[in-house]
Amino acid sequence: MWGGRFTKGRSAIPELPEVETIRRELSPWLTGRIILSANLVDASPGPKYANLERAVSQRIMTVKRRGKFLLLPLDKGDELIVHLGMTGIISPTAPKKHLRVKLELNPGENSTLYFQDTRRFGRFLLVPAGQYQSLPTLAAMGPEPLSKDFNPGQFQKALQASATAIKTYLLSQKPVAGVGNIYADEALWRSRIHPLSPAKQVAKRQIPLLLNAIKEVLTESIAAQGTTLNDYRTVNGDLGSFRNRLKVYGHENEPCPNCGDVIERIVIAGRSTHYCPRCQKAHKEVKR
DNA sequence: CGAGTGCCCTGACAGC
DNA sequence: TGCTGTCAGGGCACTC
Repeated sequence: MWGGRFTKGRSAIPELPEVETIRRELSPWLTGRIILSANLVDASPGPKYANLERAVSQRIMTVKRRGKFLLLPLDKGDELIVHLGMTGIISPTAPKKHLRVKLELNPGENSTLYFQDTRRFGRFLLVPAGQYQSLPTLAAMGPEPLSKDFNPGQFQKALQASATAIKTYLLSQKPVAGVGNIYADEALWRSRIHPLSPAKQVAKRQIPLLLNAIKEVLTESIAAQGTTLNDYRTVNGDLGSFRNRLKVYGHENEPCPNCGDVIERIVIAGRSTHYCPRCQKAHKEVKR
């Protein structure tokens, strides 16, 4: 099961569906296991790798997820937090390079956990359970996108709180958890909202459309993710079904699947942003 | 304190 | 072929 699935390069960016898939696989492996040792390898203690020594002799109670964070409550009051960043990989197989953390578990199947992270954007740390002050994005995170807490009333209220560009605001994780760069573009395209529209100026009738688009793209990609991972295990690379479903992301200068106009790429908040200038009119033009 | 900018980090890739 | 430069991006420190 754990063969080489996560060990090849060019893995997809870990977005919420992929983190959820990983969570589901970690759960039967790690739930109930006791951490015998926790060591940094090719990494230095700091905000991204904090307090791991406290993990020793604690039992992993469960494997949870909030947005793109993995949360592993331990039985003596601490919580192990893992964020995969761009390139983080959790595996029972030792990586050849860029190993950052090594956990020894009580004897049993796969008794070593390796955290590999090529680009060092990931995190692997311990905090007192629920104390997320050192992780401000997690502390201020909005509702889970596939939960009932993510509803039109809540979403509209959240959008009213910010004048920043809707794309930027979605990436902040504040109005809703787990929406990354790819899904933000896809959801905005589906709901015909310009990525630079100020959040508080998104038309009221479009708010439930955006909400549904977010739920749809995440649900569809969770469904496609299994396929992607299955393909991934047997074929070279991971250009699986999910990637083929993207309508605008990565399709700069190609025709919009909806209207045929040319998809444009701009940079918002330092992230590449893809949209159809015809389907996704700027707020002013919509209003006029 | 909200909003905006740049940094972290490495590998893939383009261009010469 | 091999070197150099550019790009990618989640989260956060920093600035105003």
